[in-house]
Amino acid sequence: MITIDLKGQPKEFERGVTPAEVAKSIGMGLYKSACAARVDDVVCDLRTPLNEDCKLEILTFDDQDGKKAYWHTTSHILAQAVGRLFPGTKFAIGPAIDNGFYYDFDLPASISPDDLPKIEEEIKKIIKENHELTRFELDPNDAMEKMSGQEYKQELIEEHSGNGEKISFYEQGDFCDLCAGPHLMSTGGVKAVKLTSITGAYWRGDSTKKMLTRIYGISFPKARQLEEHLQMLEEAKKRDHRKIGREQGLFMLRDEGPGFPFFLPKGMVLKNLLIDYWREVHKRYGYMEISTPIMLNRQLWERSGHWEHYKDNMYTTVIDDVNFGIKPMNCPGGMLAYSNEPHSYKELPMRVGELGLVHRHELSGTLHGLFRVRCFTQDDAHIFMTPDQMQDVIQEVVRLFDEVYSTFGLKYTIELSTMPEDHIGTVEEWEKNQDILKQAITAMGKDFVINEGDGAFYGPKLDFHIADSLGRTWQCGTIQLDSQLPERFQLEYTGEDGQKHRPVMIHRVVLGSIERFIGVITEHLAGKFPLWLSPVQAVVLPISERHHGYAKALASKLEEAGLRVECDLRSEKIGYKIREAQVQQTPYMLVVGDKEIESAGISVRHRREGDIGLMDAGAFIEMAQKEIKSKEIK
RNA sequence: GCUGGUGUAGCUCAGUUGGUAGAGCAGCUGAUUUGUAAUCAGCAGGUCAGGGGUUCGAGUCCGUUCACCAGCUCCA
Repeated sequence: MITIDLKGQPKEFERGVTPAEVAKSIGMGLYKSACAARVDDVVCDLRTPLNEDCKLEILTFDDQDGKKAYWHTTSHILAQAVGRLFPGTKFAIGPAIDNGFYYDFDLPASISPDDLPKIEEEIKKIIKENHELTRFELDPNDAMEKMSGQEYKQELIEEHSGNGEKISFYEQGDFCDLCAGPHLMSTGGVKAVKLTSITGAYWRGDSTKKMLTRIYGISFPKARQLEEHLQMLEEAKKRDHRKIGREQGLFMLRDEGPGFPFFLPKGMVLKNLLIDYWREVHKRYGYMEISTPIMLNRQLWERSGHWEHYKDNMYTTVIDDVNFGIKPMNCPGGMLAYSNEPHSYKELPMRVGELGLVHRHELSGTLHGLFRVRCFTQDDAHIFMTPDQMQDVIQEVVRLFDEVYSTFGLKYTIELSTMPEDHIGTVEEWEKNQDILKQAITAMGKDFVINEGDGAFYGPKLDFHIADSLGRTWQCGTIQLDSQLPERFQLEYTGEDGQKHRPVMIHRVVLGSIERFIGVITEHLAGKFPLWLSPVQAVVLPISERHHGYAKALASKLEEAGLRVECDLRSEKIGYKIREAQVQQTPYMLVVGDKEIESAGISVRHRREGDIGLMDAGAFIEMAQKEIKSKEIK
C-alpha cells in the first residue's frame, strides 16, 4: 500500500493506482473534467501508475498546467485531422501556448483559411470517435523506425537519442505522435474547438530552414467559454492603439514612409507631457541630459563595432565624399561626449541621459503601428561607473523603472538576454556581466526568464516586457551591461590612487522608445489617458447659443489655471456633444446652461463616472489640479 | 525578408456569372437653440492602392510593384 496526500488529506491506495482512479474513488466527480495530474510537483498523465507515497493534485482546465494538457491534446487532434484530410503531410511540432495551441505541418499542397472549417469538421469527428490516448516508449532506433518518412520527427528523435533515454509516444486511433505529454485520457474530453489562423513558421525557428504551415487554434470544455473568448478578442480590437490613435488624432502612418510615424497636434501634446515627466523623474535620480548628432561619420561606427555588427539595419548617406551613418543607437555619441574631458572617480556613477532620435531599417514585415517603427526616440541613458558600483547602479535603475511603470499601472516580465553568436568581447567577460545582472535582480526578489543568445552584440541585458491588448509582449525597458565600448573608446577616469582606470557602463532605456511606450499605454488604458496626460482635459458644452459667452469665459478661466480645454460651440443637442466627447475619451465634460449661469457654476460629467454634479469653477479647478498632481488613473 | 490574407469616399462596409461606382457615419451649407452617448434637410466627396496584361468592355479575371493585417524571423 502507498499513502497519497490529496490536498493535505492522506489516504491509502494499492501500489500502481492511477490519479484517474484516485479521483474517481474519492468521488471527486472530476473524472470527466480532469485534464492531468500533479504528482509531487511534476505534471503527468492521469493514467500514470503511482508506486510511491506522494502528494497528488488533479488538474482541471482551471489550472494552467491542466489547460496546457487540454490544448496540447487538441493540437494532436488537429494533427490527426490534417493527416486524414491531406495524406502525405509531414508533422513537425504542436505545443500548447499561452492562449491555445498550434501545430506545424509540411503539407503536400498549400492550404488557405477556407480550409479551416473542413479541418474543424474532421476534428469534431475525431472528438466524437473518442479515441483513448495511450502512452508508450521506444528505444531511439525503434522510434526512428516508427517515424519513418517523418523527417522532422526523426530529427527530434536524433536530438534526444544521445542521452540513451527512451522516446515516448502518444497514440490515439489512427494517429501516433512523438510527445512528452501529458495528455487528456481521450479525445472525447475536448469540446469546443476553433481554429483561429493559418500562417507560416520556420522549422525550428530558423529563417534559413524550410517554412512550414502553422495552424493556430484554441479549445474549451464549454461552448460558452469559447464564445466568451472570441468576444474578449473583439473587445481587445477596440483597444488597438492604431485605431485609438486615429480616432483621437494622436498620430498617423503613411505609405510615403512606412515605419516613420507622424505625430499630430494631440499626439504631440501627449508626447511632450511624457517627456516632461521623464525629465522630472530623471532629474530626481541624478541624471544629466545631453543631445548627440543624428549622423556621424563611418569611422566612428567602425570603431564602435556597429559597422561590422549592425550595418544591415543602418541608413547611410554620402556627403562631400564622406560616408555617414545615421545613428541606430545613441551610445557612440555618448562615448565621445564622455571622452571630451578627463573625469574623476568622484563623478561616478555618472548618469547621462539622452532622448535620442534613432533610425533603424527594420524588415518590412515587422512594422506594427507605433510598436515597431523605423524611426523612434529612445529615452536613453549611459551610466559610467567603477566595476564595484555595478550592482548598486543596476538596482537603482530597476527602482526607477518600477516607479515609472507603476505610474501607468503597467506590469512587466523580465528577461535576461545572454551572449549572441555575433558578439564582441570574451566569453569570460560575458559570463561575469551576466552574473552581475542576475545577482542584482535576484537580490531585489524579482523573477526573470533567460532568453538565450539574445543579448546586444556588446553585452548582456535585462529586458522589461509589457503586454499589449492581445497579450503580445513588447520590450520596453532594457538594462545593458557593457565593458566593450569603454575599451574601444579608451574611456578613462582618474582613481583615488591617481592612476587612470577604465570605467564600465550600462546603457538603459525605461520607456524603450517614446513611440512604443505611447502605443503600450494607449492599449493598457484603452485610450482613457489619465488627466495629467490627456491632450484635452475638459470640454465645455454650452446648451444653446445664449450660453456661449458664459462658456467661453469659463474656458478662458480654466486655461488660465493651466488646464487644456476645448469649447464645443456647434448648434448641436447636448446629447450629441456628450457622445462625441465620450467617444474621444475626454476626461471631463462641463455642461453650462441656464441653471449653471444662474448659480454661477458648471455641471461636471466624468467620462467614466458620469454626472458628478454642479460645482463652481474654482472647485473644479482645484479638483482637476489635485488629480493631475497625483497622476491618478481613472 | 519569409508564409498566408487584405486593399472600393476621412471612417465602417455593400457592389450579383466582367456591362461607366453605392450606403451609413464624419465633412460642408441651411434650418433648428436644444439639459447628459447620434435633430432634420440639402450639397460635396472615389484614376476602385500603383504600373501592366486578357477582353468590344475590368472594381470584378491574370500577373507585378507597394502598403496594411496575422504569424515566423528580428527587435526599443
